[in-house]
Amino acid sequence: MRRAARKRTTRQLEEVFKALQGDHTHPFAHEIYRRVHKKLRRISLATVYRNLHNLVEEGKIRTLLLDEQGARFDPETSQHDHFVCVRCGRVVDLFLRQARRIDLSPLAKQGYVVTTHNLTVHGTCQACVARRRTSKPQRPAARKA
Amino acid sequence: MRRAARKRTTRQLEEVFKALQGDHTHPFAHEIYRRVHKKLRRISLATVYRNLHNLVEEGKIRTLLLDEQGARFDPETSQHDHFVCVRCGRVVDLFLRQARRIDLSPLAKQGYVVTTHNLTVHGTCQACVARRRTSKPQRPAARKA
DNA sequence: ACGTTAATGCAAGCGGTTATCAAATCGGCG
DNA sequence: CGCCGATTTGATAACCGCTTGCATTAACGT
Repeated sequence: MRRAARKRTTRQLEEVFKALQGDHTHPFAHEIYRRVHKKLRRISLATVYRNLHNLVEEGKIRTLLLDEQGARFDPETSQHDHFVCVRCGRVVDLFLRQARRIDLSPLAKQGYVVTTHNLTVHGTCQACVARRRTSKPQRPAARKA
Repeated sequence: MRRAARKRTTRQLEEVFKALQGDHTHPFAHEIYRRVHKKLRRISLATVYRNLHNLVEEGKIRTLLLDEQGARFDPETSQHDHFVCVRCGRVVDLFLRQARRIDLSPLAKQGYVVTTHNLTVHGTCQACVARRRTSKPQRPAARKA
C-alpha cells in the first residue's frame, strides 16, 4: 500500500529521529521503541514503525536488512557497508576504499539502471574471536544472506 | 533452536532439491512448495521449509535475504552477487569480475575473521526500464537493504 | 483559539516461518 | 523379506515482526 507523504512534525517523529542520532549500533525497531518510550511513555510501537518509515522515505535514515532477525535502522545515510558478526549479531560500519571501486558499468551496458548497491561482510568480530573457545554464541547464529 | 543433522533421505527431500536444480529465478519457499506439490500431492509447507534448511546446512543450496519479502533459495552455491529489480522483484545472478577484487584485508588486520560477503545491487531491470512510463510496478516496490 | 484533518494509540490482523505431536516411513537387522 | 525403533512427515497451531483499521488526540494554517 502506497504511503502518503508526511505533513506534520510531531513530538513522536522528533524523538524517533533523535533516538537514532549519533547511534552506530544499527538497532532494531523495538530497541528504538525502548529508547523513545523513556521520553514519551504513551508512544506505541506502531507509531515508531510509522515514523521510521517516514524518515526512511525522506532519506534521513536507512533501513538495513542484514539477516533474518528483521530490519535495522541506520542514521548514516552516506554510502558505506556493513560487517555482521555471526556470533554476537553486532553490526559495524565499514568504509572500505576498495569496495567503492566496484565497477557496475557492465550492468549499465546491459540496460540495467542501478540505484544502489550494498556490500555486507559476515564473519566473527574481534571480541568474539577472543572468546571463541570459551563461550557460546550470543544469538542463534544468524544464517547469512 | 539447534537443528539435528539429517539422517535419512526421503522422497520429499529429493524433490525439494530437484525443484531447485537448474533454477535461476531465486524462488521463495511457497513457489518451491508449489513445484514439489505437483509431484508429491501430500507434502506440507513445513516439510519444504525443513528440507530447504537441511539442504542449506549441507551446503547444497543457499539462502538469500534480499528484501523484506522473505527468504529466497539459490542452487548456485559458488560465490556470486545479485541484482534485484525494485520494480518487478526479479533477481538476477551477477558474476562481476571487479566485485571479486574487494580487498577485505583491512578487516583481517583489525582482527575480524571474514567468512563470506555479499554484494546486492538494486535498480531497474531492462524489461522494467522499457515499460517504465507505461505501467506500474509489479510489486509494492521493495524497500532495499 | 478554532477547525480541519493528519497522526497517534490500541488492538486486531497478516505473512512468513517454526514448533508440536500423532501417524507414516525409512532403513538396519534378523 | 518383513519387523521394529528412530526419524521424518503432515496438519495445524503458534510465533514474531510488522502493518492496518479505527476512534481519539493534536498539529498548524487561519
